[in-house]
Amino acid sequence: MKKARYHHGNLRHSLIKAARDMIREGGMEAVSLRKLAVRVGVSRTAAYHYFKDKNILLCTLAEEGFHIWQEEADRIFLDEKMSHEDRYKAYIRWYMTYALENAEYYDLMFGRAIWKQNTATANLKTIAYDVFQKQVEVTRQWQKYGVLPVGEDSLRLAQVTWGTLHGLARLLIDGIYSDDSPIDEICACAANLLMDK
Amino acid sequence: MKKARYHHGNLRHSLIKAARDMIREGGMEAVSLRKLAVRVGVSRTAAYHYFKDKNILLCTLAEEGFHIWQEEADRIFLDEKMSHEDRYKAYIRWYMTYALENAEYYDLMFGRAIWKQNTATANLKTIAYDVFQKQVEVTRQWQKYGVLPVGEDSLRLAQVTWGTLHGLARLLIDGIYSDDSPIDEICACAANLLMDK
DNA sequence: CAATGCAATTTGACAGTGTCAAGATTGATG
DNA sequence: CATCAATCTTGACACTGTCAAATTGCATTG
Repeated sequence: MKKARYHHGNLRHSLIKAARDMIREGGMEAVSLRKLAVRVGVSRTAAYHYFKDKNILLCTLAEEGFHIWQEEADRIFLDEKMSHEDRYKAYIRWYMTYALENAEYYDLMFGRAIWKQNTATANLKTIAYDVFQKQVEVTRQWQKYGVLPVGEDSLRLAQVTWGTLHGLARLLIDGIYSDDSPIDEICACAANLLMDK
Repeated sequence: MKKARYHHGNLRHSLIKAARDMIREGGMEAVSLRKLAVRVGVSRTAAYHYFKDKNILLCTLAEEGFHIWQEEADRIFLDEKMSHEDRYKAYIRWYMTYALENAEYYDLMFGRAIWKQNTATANLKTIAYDVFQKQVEVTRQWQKYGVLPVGEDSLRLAQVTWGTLHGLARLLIDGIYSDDSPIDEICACAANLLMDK
């Protein structure tokens, strides 16, 4: 189907697509610019015209991930058919399953590789910040509607809530919990602890 | 001080020590067998006589980390001078500060690098399992003494508790939270949520 | 229409990395 | 003293990311 022309035509897009697949298959650390080039049918350094770095490529992918993330999360946050309490539970449930089903992507988005050495793109920082900001906002709502305890500062509460979900997701994803851990039970237990009693 | 003899004498020990330093300086991913060799003053492949893999070396170091971890944790678990509630709070506080102060080591011990592809040594698996097992046991105690809610299954409760601490630690270590996050407040908020009310 | 410019792509090269196989050195043992 | 096995080194290979310089080809001028 594809001709081996000199000008690929939509290399940038092809690279992103291939990288996406590569991440899903073998995780972020399995992404190699050279293998990527082979897969797309182009020479080793062709990608450097569209991405200054390997890091920039990864940030672009992560950015993409955050946009999808935000869409899906909003779908729950704004679902008027559910009570606030049910939305909260659904959010927890969604967070865990989404993280597990897109484990490698989750690792890319929330992993240390990008954030640790402060190598994140400005765009990436922005969208990630927005995602968390929304979390804080929704936390405030849940407090208002009696789902979450009112006594706590909203920011702290959002931080700890997120910490819990993030931690559980990581422990499951990274294989530190045994594989057969019952996610439903864990989610339920987490909800019980976090919600106002 | 050190002669450049052919037989180093205690190479294994020197390698571990150097690797330890290297981790503290630049993190796990900065550990390179070749740099390690230079630092110890030995040739590139000398380490292979003591560690079959780079992975085995890392597992050895992680193992070491877990032993220290367990000692320090026990010091709190068994401190009779504190009430059970205070022990719980102290444990949370210790967990976070220890994780932050030994961030790179924490990443090695609890990071995906070792656990994800199931590359952990049998010894490492054992000690890690023991550490978690102790967590479950102590959780049961805390339930018994009214610090943690009795309604929850001890195993689930321990999982979620650990998830929370792990998640917060990771978010802080990986630089996803802003650096100036008030750890004390976060710990307090986490304690409030997790403890029985 | 040819020439020129410019963007897209390739080739070559360098410094890293982990790891295997085969050789060199040495302290200890018979 | 000779031998041996443990210890360490050298050489080599296949990877990685990335820079600089050449090449290719499309499009827009003169």
